[in-house]
Amino acid sequence: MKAERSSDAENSTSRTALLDAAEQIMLEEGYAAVSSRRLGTRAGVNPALVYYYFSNMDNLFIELFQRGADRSYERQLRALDAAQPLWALWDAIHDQSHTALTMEFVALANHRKAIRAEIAASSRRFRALQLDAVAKILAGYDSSAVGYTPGALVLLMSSVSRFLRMEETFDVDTGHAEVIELIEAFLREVEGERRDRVR
Amino acid sequence: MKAERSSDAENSTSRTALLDAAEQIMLEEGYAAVSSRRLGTRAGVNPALVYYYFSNMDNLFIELFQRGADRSYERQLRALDAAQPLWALWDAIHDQSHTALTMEFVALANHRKAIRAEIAASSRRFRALQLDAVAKILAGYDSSAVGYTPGALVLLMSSVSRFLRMEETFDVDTGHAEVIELIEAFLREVEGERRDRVR
DNA sequence: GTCTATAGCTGGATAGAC
DNA sequence: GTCTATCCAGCTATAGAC
Repeated sequence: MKAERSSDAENSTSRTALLDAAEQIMLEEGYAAVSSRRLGTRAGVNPALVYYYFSNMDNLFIELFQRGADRSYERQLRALDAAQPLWALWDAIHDQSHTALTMEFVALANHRKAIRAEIAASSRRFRALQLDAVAKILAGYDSSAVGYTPGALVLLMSSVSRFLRMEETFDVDTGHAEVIELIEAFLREVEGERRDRVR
Repeated sequence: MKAERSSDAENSTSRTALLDAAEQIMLEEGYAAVSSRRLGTRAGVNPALVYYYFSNMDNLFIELFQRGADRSYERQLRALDAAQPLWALWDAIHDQSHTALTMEFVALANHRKAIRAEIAASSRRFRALQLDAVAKILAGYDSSAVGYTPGALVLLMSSVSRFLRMEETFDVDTGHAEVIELIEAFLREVEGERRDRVR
């Protein structure tokens, strides 16, 4: 019996090599530099294979995005299961806001409908998971200490992480420590000092 | 005697038309769609003029970025001069986080050194202005009411604005009202109810 | 699954006429 | 300042051999 979803075609070496190459090129030179020829060269594979595996470039981008999103989703699920779930969620969000790649996808989405739809769907999925979990977590803590609504807290963590990471890209970090302290002071208040760091 | 900086060449109609066209195309189809030929068509001008006025595409992008940055800077200066400077700054930051264009530039900067340097310099300039101003403003208010450091407040406003605007692009807005309320509650605390709205 | 070959297009950039 | 013409490079996508 075959595994339901991971068919041979979906796990082939060339296919994975192409996705990996796409990720690298996007990071190094931006989405516009991702072409079938460059993918082929970087992956050590014939450029025509791009069309064999993905039909067109848009599909390749979408699969690459989903691959990353799935990994992040798993990571967040694990985080929310930790002993200090808010600390773990904060770490997960902050670690995953490696914005170079994210910004490329956002820019791509700006003018490719199919990709925009993927990112939108993925964002909602993440937000739903986070809101649901954080609401339950906060409900379990001393309500007098909790100053934020779940939605506010989740968006605060996401916004700040994303923005700081983006600025770091430009070697700008004035005030960064201060906002981080703001958030972490709150986390200490409700969950105490950070103990373990889940990966 | 000529005007020191705005020479004829810098204010010509064709030149401006090309910059306007670039902005439009970037918004509609992303930076990768900005080519000399498309610019020419959109601006109703010969494509070769791009090279006459800007030497190359990178320069055109940089000038376009600076044009926008200068406008934003002026706007922030005006804001900080308002009767309720924090409210005005918040409005200015939030209005200007029209991220489609910003995200394109960030993505562009990801792999073009000259553009990256421009954005970095511009970010530092903005941050310096904001920090300086907000520090003075907060110092003037009742210190017991002020819960944030200048750096934290400025980064909070910037991060949240940018992130929410980006999500709006994808029609995602869960929790948005809650974070906005969080920030505006603080503003009300220190500056009272928002009165005028400076443009 | 992997490759070659190629059609058809679009791009950056320059030379030089007007 | 504006335009034509042009070189050369790179791209997506497909057809078809192996």
